Amino acid sequence: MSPKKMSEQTILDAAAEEFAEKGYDGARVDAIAKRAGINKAMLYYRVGDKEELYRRVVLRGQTGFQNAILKAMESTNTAPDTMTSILKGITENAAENRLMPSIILRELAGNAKTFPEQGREGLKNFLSTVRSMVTMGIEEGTFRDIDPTALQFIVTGAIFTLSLTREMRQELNPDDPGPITTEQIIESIQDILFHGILKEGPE
Amino acid sequence: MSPKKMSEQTILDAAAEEFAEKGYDGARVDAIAKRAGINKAMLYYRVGDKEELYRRVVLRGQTGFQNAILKAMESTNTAPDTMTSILKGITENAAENRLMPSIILRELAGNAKTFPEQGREGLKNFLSTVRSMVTMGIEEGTFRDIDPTALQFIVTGAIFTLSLTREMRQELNPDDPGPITTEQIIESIQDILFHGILKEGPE
DNA sequence: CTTATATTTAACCAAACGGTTAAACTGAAA
DNA sequence: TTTCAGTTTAACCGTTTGGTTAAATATAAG
Repeated sequence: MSPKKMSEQTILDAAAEEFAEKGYDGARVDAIAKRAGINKAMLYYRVGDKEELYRRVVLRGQTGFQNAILKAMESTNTAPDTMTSILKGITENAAENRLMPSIILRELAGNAKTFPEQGREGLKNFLSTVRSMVTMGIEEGTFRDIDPTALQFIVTGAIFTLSLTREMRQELNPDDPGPITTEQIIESIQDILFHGILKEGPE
Repeated sequence: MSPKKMSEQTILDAAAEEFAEKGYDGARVDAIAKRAGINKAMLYYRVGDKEELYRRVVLRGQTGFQNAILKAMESTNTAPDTMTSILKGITENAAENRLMPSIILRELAGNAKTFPEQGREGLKNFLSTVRSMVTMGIEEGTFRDIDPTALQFIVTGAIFTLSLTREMRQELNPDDPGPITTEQIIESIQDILFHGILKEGPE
C-alpha cells in the first residue's frame, strides 16, 4: 500500500449525491470528482467510467433495501406484522441510504432507460414482496380484499416521496405546525393504511 | 403570417417529453428540436433558451393541475366528497398531462434546484389544499384524527408514482394478473384510504 | 414583380463534456 | 539507497453542449 488511500465509499457517496440530484444524464463526472475531493482521473482508476460508477451506486443501495426486506419477511408473522416491519425496514434503510429513493424515482420517470439490471431486478423483487404479503393477508383473513397493486404504489410512492422531500418539507408546507420527524409521519401513514381515514368503520 | 406555422404546442410537447425523460440538466436542446421535427434555432426563435423552454412546460402543466384542484374544491361538499374529486381531478389531469408527475418528482429528487417559481408555488398550493381538506374533515367529524402530512404524501406519492410507471407496470410486476387501468387502481387506492386494509374496523 | 415581414435553416462558436495518458509522487520492502 | 507497486495528478483529445448569426426561404400586400 501507499499514499493517503482514498476510500471507495467516499467516491460512491459523492457519486450517489450527484446522480440523485441530477440524474444519470445530468450528472457530471467532474462534479463527482469535486464532491469527493479528488481528480477526475482517480474515479477511472478506482471505479471506472460513468456507467460503472452508476452501476456501483445502484448496487450498493439496492443490497441495503434487499436486506431490509428479507429481514422483514423472514419472521413468519401475520400479514399486518409483516407490513409493519416492511415499512420499518425500508424507512430505516431510506434513512441510512437516503439517496436511493431519488435515484429510483428518477429512473421510473425516465422509463428506467439508464437503470442497471441489478436495480431493475431489486425493484421487481420489492414490488413482488409487497404483493405476496397482501395476498397472504387476504388468505389468512387479516386483510380486507384490497388490490395488491394499489397498496404497492401507496407504500412505495408515499415512502419514497416522503424521503426525497426530507430537506424541503418545511418550505413546501407553510401551514405545517412545525418540524415532524420522518418516523412520526411513517407511523401516521401506517395508521391510515391500517384503519383508513373515515370515522365509520368498513361497511 | 407565412410558412407552415409550427405550432408552439408541438414544441412544448417535445420539450416536456425530453425534460420528463432526462430531467432539466440531462435534457438536450438539440434532442427537443429533433423530437419536434425542427431545427434547434427555431426553439430560440419561437420560445427562448433552455430555461425559458422549461419554464413554459412547467407553467402549462401546472395550470392544468391548478384548475383540476380548484374545480374539485369549489363545490362545498363534505371532506370525503372533496377527497374523491381531488383524486379524480389530479388523476384525470395526470392522464392528459402525463409528463408532469415525472417532472415534479425529478424536481423533488434534486431539491427543486431547477424548479421555476411557478412550479414551486403550484406544488405548495396543492399540498395546502390536501391539508385543509383533512382539517375540514376532522372538524366536521367525517375523518378520524389523521395526520394531514401523512395523507399529503400518500396521495401525491401514490398518484405520481402510479402515473410515471404507466408504461412499465407490467414489466415491473411479473406476478400481475394482467392489464389493469390506472382508473381502476385509483379506485382501489381510494378504497384503501377510506376503509384501511384491516378487516376489523377502527378500534 | 417588388417590397416587407414572418419563418426556417446551415454553419458557426466558445465552453463543457467524458475519457485517456504519461508522468509524478508516495511509502514500505529489499 | 534503490526498487517497485500503488496512488494521484496535470494536461490533453475528440465530441457534444447551449447558444448565436447571417443568410435563405416562404407568404401576403402593394
